[in-house]
Amino acid sequence: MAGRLETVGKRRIVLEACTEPCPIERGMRILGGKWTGSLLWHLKDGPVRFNDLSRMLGGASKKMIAERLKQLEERGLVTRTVLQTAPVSVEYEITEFGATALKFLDELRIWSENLPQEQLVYS
Amino acid sequence: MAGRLETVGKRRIVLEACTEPCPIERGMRILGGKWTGSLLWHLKDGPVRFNDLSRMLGGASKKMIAERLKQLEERGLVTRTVLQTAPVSVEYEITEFGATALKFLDELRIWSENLPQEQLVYS
DNA sequence: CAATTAAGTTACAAAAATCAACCAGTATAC
DNA sequence: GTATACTGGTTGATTTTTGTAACTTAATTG
Repeated sequence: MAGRLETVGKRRIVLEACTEPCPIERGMRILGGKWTGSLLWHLKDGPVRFNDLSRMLGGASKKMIAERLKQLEERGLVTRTVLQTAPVSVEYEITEFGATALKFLDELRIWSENLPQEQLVYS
Repeated sequence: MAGRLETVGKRRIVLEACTEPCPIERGMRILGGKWTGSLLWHLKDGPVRFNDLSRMLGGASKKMIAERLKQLEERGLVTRTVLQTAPVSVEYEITEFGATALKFLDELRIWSENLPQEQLVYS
């Protein structure tokens, strides 16, 4: 899975080269986009409206939020529902499939919450 | 942790707004860079040399690999050792701290390996 | 009447990622 | 002997992503 190396004569070859994107890379391309993880995470307790997400993610622009939500919707991790209020509001909800990513996100949360002091610089 | 919302009159406010980067975002800024997860993952079984990593990650340019490794080294997830061979070779090894991220990466691997067919499009 | 809310979009600027070529010095295949 | 591959990167140009701030339309609040 991780790719094995071998030396044939003086030539080095990769035996199990990551068949293009390896599982880690493949997952990261879906969940690793900027703000993607946070968005999904903030939807874990139930539907949230666009501007509320925007408020909760303090730091992300509406543009990014809109783009990421569009992607998440396309990929079936999130659903978008227009509510007939005045003015109309839009609710985003995590799908069953989207929820399967929560376990991994929770593992990330645990890791991040236990970072040593000196790592907090990179926030 | 995920940020709570409340409506005061007609005004909506966020009670526990993500204190700037929430744990998910904080973690993603360390592990979520492109190729970062893969690099760490490929180091899980022992030290690997620069060009071998490059071969294993098929798709990432040397520039990206060099940059990501530099970052990982700065942040203490990886060590860099120059071997006095001819020509000199450089070995990268995951640190004890770096290894703490492997649990999370493994969770991602599991998730990615169980993606439904239609998700494979995004690879 | 002026301000605020809803959920975005637009145009532009800045930052990050990708690509291909190149460097040096050594060893190997032909 | 010469062309090639190997080592671990660096360089510069280009493309893609992100970020910023302003704007939209229609309705409500004070």
